[in-house]
Amino acid sequence: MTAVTLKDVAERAGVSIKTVSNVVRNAPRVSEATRKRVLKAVHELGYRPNPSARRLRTGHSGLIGLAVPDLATPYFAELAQHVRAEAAQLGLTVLIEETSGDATEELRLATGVGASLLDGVILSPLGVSPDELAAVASEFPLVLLGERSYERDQVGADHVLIDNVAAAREATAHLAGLGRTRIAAIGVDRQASATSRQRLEGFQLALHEAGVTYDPRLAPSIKEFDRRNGLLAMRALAALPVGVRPDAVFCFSDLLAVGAQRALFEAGSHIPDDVAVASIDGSDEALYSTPSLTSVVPDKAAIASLAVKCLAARIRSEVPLPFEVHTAPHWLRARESTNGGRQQLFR
Amino acid sequence: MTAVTLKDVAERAGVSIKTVSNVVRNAPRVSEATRKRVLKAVHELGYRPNPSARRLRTGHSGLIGLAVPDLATPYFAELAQHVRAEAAQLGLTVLIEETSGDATEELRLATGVGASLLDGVILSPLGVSPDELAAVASEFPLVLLGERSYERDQVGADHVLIDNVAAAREATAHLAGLGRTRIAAIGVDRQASATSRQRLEGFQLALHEAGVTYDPRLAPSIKEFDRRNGLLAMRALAALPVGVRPDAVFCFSDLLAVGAQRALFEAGSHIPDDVAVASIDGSDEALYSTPSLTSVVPDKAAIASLAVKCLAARIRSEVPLPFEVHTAPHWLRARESTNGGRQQLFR
DNA sequence: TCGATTGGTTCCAACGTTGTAACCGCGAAA
DNA sequence: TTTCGCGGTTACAACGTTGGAACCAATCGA
Repeated sequence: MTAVTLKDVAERAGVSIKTVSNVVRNAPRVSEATRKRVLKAVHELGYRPNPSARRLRTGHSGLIGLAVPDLATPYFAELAQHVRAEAAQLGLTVLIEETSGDATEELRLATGVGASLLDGVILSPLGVSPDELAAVASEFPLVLLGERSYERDQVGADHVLIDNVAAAREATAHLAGLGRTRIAAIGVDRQASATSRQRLEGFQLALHEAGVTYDPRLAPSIKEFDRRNGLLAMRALAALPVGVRPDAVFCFSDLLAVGAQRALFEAGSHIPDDVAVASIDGSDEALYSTPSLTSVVPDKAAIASLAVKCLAARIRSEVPLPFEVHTAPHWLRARESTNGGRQQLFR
Repeated sequence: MTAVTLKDVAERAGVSIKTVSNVVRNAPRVSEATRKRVLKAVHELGYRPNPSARRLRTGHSGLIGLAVPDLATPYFAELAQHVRAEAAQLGLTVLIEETSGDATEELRLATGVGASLLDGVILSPLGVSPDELAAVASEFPLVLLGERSYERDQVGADHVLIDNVAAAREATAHLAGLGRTRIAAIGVDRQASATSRQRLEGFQLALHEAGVTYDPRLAPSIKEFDRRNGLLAMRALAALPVGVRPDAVFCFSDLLAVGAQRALFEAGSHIPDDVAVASIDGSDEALYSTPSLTSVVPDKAAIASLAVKCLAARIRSEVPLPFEVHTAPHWLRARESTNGGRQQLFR
């Protein structure tokens, strides 16, 4: 309540307000003697700059936003941690927001809270169209994660992503490599998000390469990328007649896979003997699941690093920078849900 | 960048800046005609109030902070969602911060970012002492979740919590009710956090009531409430000689239990026949785990609701309010990890 | 008719900060 | 001696907003 201001510090140190401001901002042209005196007063009074005033005056607050659809999704929670760590290194504070995948909320964040409180936003869009976001990105620092549904020459914002097609292809190829021929896909979503379509593409590509024909019955539509949808989808797949029923399933996210594993457990099916399971996300939850889940692990640290650095550069820059697309690496981690057995996680 | 200000709207509507301000704030004493004209201009220009300026002038920003130790912990992620939902109903925006359980970071959040950017903070402390927080709470709206290590008459801040002793007691009693006599506890932490001590107390209480003597060898110390610590602790417990080895384990968090389940899976033990497992948190991860995990479910919606309402009241109030302690309900959900069997999660 | 009241609007100052320009010594160059 | 440059400091204005007081009709009661 009783906030300490520059004025209080100035009085105590016996200098002008502006000199104190110069000291706290590490501006040049301050004698060593005054600097010491001022810092002493700052410390004694416990002065902390007021971000609102600073932002109002300079247009910069040192705050960036991270907006993800759902924090309870391990992938996003883990990503958030990496983003925080990366931002801290650049002296930036991250404020995390949750959009629930709602288009209005996503736009509000970018234009509303974002534009006048935050210096920039890293957004993982789900509901909002690229066009709308491009309009925002042209006048506010915005880096998009993942979703990129348009062509390379039409980029309207910075992007950081993994090669979704390749990732899905590797996971599916791994399943096919086990000799499985009836491979299902869980994660085709109703709204046909970019991520979902790209992963389906990689899935189909791998099937084709393995000489397996794509059976639409084995690629049911889901509503959300959560455990429940994975469970229900797998339950439906397991109820298919023998001959159609899958012997492997590629899930478009770890949560879907966890749900699928649960459905198989309930049905008394053995993983991977009856059905092998693979997914994408590489979350800790997948690692500890029983059996541990084969998953494509995106380099979250790299994604976070690229996104934060890209955003910071755009914030710093006076002139409009060309939009960039960064691709982060990923690895397939084959575990018990495809290899079988029981491994000790640590040593 | 080209932010629309009150001035722009005023010019367009042909009124003074202050009148526009009155309209957007829903202040009285504005004729219906002007109000309409102004709102039209607001809409046409896409005006959005500048939170920094507003905060600077009024001291209120409509923003509250939620600071939790670790977002990748399902319990906190789910709690965050409830807090967001509750705050939205009161017209408040929630900014989520992660403290990593670091005392300095926790204090920084409450006094630093908090005091000059946010109207108030809901904090789930882990590393910082109640005394330090009480000092902050006396001059800045602060609601604490969970931790309350001092006596009822010494409360120095608002608190929202569940009855940890009772919750631990119920879970342990449930295990004892299965006829288990060698019941272990995983979650006694090195720093002896309040939560950990209260749950240990409830655990011992239930043992006593069941006529089982407490064996310190079955209550190993851990460093963090994560999956890895649960795995390592359970692995060590399972390696104890026959006769000492536990036939049940109560974990102080779902993540610990997930780790413990993994250890039992690796060791080839059957849950619950060989070892029954129960925990506290009631996260979705526990529900979907195989076998599904018996857990004490705190009413997260109630916790969030109480915390947000309490904080909002303190923010609104001009005069210092007496500190309150709210207790939210909890329920034991017995599932496969103690009851055995295979149940279908939905219908 | 006049003063008082009321509804509606405007003017002014201030929140805490920083950019710009101005100021003031002092030593060096002319 | 004067002038210039420069390190170090200060005064002032402004960012967008809102609280308070002032202002200006118009209506009302006496």
